[in-house]
Amino acid sequence: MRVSALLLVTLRDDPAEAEIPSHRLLLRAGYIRRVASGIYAYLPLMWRVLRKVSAIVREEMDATGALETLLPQLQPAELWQRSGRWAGYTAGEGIMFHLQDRQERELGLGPTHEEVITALAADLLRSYRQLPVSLYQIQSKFRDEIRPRFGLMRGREFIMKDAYSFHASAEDLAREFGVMEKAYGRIFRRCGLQALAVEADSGAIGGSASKEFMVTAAAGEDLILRSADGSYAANQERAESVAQPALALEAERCTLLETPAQGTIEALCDAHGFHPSQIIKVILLVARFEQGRAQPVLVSLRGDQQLNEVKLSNALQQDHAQDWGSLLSLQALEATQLADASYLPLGFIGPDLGDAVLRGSPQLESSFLRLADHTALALDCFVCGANRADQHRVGAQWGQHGLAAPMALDVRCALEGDGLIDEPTQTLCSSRGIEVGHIFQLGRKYSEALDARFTNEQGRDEALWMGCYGIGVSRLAQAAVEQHHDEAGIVWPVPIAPFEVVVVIASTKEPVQVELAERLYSELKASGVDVLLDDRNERAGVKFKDAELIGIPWRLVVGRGAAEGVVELVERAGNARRDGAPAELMAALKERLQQQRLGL
RNA sequence: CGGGAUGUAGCGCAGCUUGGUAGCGCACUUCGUUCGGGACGAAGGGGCCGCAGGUUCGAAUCCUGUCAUCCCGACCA
Repeated sequence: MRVSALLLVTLRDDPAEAEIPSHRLLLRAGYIRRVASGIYAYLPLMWRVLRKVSAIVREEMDATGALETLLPQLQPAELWQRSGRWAGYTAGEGIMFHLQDRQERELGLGPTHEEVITALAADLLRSYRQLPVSLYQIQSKFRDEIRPRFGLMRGREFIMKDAYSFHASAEDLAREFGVMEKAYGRIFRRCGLQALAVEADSGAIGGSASKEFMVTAAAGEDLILRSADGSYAANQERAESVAQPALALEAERCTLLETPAQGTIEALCDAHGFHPSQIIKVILLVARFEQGRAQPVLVSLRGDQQLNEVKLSNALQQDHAQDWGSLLSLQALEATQLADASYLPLGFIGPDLGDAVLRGSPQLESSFLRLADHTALALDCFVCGANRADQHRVGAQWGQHGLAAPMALDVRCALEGDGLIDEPTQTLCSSRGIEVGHIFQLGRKYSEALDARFTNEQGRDEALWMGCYGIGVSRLAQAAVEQHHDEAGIVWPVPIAPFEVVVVIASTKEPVQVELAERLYSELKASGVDVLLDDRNERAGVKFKDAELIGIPWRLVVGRGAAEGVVELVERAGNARRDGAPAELMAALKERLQQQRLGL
């Protein structure tokens, strides 16, 4: 390909809309253009990258025995109603784009394909003899993200590889999960990414075991906690840990303390010399369930800990979905939701806040669901709000003075410095990550809902065991930029670079240079190298800057030395350069490329 | 949805406080010089100043509304 014919439009200034390096660089280097919020056009260079990533994904998926398919993006609401996800995905904070056709039939634009694939499986799979089977596809997905951001990182339309497997037993599903985990490791390694497999929350997809693959990068949206020896790594949403011990509170008996305007843990500690771990803070939320119940929730936490809403949501879903339908949302209780907000002394609330504050608020249930984190319940003696403005209690104890001990759960965020559960002497450290893949053992959630059954060896009918496995292809490509760039621009890993080599003609006015460059370009092309020829009538500096910005791994410069048969070879990563005879450099280049294509 | 900010040429920005009919850099076109690290000079093209109302003799500028985009939280590949 000749640069003169590439429609290469690079920008000298950073577009104002881009915050993180990868987003800025992809815009500046002419890889993507924003069409609407969270919706991007993949320009020719980007499409080459995406096709290379897809090719690697295909090879590895095919190697596991998975079959490629292409499922519809327009999906009938009926399928989603059968799995029970239609309401959650379309109402309120739901993320599914949905519409009506001319017959007023409801349709959704696929954010994922569990329903469609399970319905197909119910149709196609009859006998254990057909199992196991896995299907995958690579296509655009649609999610009406609450907040699209960072370019391709969180788009509303994005390219995803999703795979679904069907098994006759939980054991075989677990086996496939292991196969996929290994395949994912190879995919990310081959793409030149440093990725880490971590234990994860299963979220809206559901299911039991799940692992996320994180590309470590400062701009990552997730926090990962891991032990130094690598034996444990988990997303903070999921991570469990042993909290650092609380400082013992010395108090003979429970007394009232005047705390004027000290409504925060910090103010309380500053004014009275407490340690945050000696205080119990109370968080009020409202959990909304499918059947319309708006349940006030009161959570007690140790003052130095943070509420983990994912863990709390999961606990609520698990304990109450049976009675009240699935949990739709969990939000802070706003004073404005109460009939009389003056009863709510925010900042001075204790675990025994009376249900009376809810009185006269017909849209809410009349009593709190009271929960506490283990670390809060483990305190023998603590400071907490007195349920009256500007007053706290010191030396309070569970079970005394009406402080009934609520149900204890793990609803706190694991923190850097906490102990490892299995070996508390080891501490956890944290880093940020971009989630590029997620694999789930779904179990029978969808097969039961959609009645996807098969006949087992004993001749009995049973629901299929399912797994699902996703890779954010477009996100992965941007994550690669996030991990591989410098001041001058992108530094693509060879296996996913849009082109492997750019031959730069320093001056197109010099016939000797043009001739030699054309010869080298043809030779590289003939030997199967993805090569660009920068034949533009531009100054050499412009071509060098552009080559660096768009991140081509190798640059072969045909310039001043051309007449004497000398060219220059520069590697983008590290900027090492050497002069030499074309034949010698070409041989070295081809050899090195062979290795780099394999990710070596 | 809550909090914060911004909409002026393809991109980056100034002008707005104190109203008088739009400017700078990059990019683009033509000519000349230059030619291995985003050249220089000359000449040019391109803007319902996000949109709608209002105030005013007069609005990019003041007021009201609205839409869009970005950032911080809830969502996730």
